[in-house]
Amino acid sequence: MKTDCKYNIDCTHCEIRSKLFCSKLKEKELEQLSKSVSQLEYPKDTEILSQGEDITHIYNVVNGMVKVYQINAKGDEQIIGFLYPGDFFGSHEGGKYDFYTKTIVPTRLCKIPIIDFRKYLNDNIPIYEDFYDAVVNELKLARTQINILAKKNADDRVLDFFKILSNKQISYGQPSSPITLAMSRSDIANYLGLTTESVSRSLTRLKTNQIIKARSTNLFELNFSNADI
Amino acid sequence: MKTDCKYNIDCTHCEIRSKLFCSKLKEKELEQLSKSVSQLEYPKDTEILSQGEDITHIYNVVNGMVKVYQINAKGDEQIIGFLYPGDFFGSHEGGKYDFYTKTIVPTRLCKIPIIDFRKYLNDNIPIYEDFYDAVVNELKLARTQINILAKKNADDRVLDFFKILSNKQISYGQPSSPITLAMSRSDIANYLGLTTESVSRSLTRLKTNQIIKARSTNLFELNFSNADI
DNA sequence: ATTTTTAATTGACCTAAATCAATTTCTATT
DNA sequence: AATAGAAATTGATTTAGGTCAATTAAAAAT
Repeated sequence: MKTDCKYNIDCTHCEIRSKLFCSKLKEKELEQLSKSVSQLEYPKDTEILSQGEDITHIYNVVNGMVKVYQINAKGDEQIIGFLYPGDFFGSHEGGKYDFYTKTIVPTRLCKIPIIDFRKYLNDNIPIYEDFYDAVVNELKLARTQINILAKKNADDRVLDFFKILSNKQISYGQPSSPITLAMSRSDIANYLGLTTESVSRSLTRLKTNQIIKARSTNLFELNFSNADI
Repeated sequence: MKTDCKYNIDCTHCEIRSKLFCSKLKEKELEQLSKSVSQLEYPKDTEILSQGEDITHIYNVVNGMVKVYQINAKGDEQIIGFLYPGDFFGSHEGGKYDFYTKTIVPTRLCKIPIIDFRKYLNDNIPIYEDFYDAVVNELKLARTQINILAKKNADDRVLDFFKILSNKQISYGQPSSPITLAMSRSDIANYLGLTTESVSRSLTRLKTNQIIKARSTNLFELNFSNADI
């Protein structure tokens, strides 16, 4: 199996620069940042950071996908989000990471030492505000998940999940449909508070009722508007 | 019924000053703030602010209790939190409120115009950081709720709810037990993604199994440690 | 204090999702 | 291309929680 692969990176030519943080830095600061930043290739199912660990780095997803999860008192995994290219993770949690992250497909991450990161944060109120906004956005996503989980109907939860992914795709410049399910059925089930079997049955029902159409196992066309989410 | 009742307040002698924001202001700033701040008494079931409205004020709960909720696409209320004395609400949501708030018992609120509030925020990095931490804390609470809602067992959800309230009581200087349920069964059910009937039945089961003991309808002793939440 | 109204509990029944098990389909590896 | 392993789907059954209805308890109003 392919192992981790480290690259030194020129931040001034980064493909995901537009999303957050780096886009707010001046050209000169960006050049400086390049020296402390590296990009790494991680295979599928690699744990990137763990809940309770001291924060040492923050990460940007360059490509691939990462799941964010916590372990509850019973010892079970609870997924609280999926991260797409351009998403960042690892900061704004006080001194310790507050969750686990794991790649769910081969993933390239940009890794910034927290020390260098904070340096820019302190000098740069707009960046600080950006990160404030980023937390507020996470809060919104968390509340979206709450609204889904409180639903008593499996089909509604699955449909809402499609809507979330559809909107994510839009915000990353992709079309709203078809939807690519990069995550496994069991990860979807976990996120939605269901079992894999229930997710599978929901998908079958939604296909039967012509609400979605499967192009392949992980690619679905949506026959509804995702305006209302 | 009793109507709203406005008081002008001397912030330097405020009973909840310790919690957030005001505690970070200097004595002189606090005196100045007093001029623009008022405290108001609201009867039970008063809507304080609505999702989508422009932010005009932020609020501190002085006494009583407030529920925070959103309205989902289907038009149903989804409760995302209960606010205790010392809790604040109304800011860090961009330009618009992102939820509804309503008193669930007679409640006194401290009302600060957002303009005055921002003035202190801009001059005062520690306050800014405090509010950053406040959002991070809200995020934690939201994720706690996610972990509860993903549970497939009603008793577990109700027990976790007791644990949350127990911890809240501790953080407000009250004993961890007995627990006062200021909110209705239907609000609890909504928060937990259950029906009132299921909450009621859970409570009965937990009483039968000696896990909790009812002193009255809304006062419960806990026969378990709330260490693990 | 008595009545009226509202909230909470209990009961009977039903349904949707969990569980357990068996296939089928997909993916990876040789 | 063939095989082995993993993931997804489907089937049969059980069960927990939803739904609807009735009762009891608590709170509010007269």
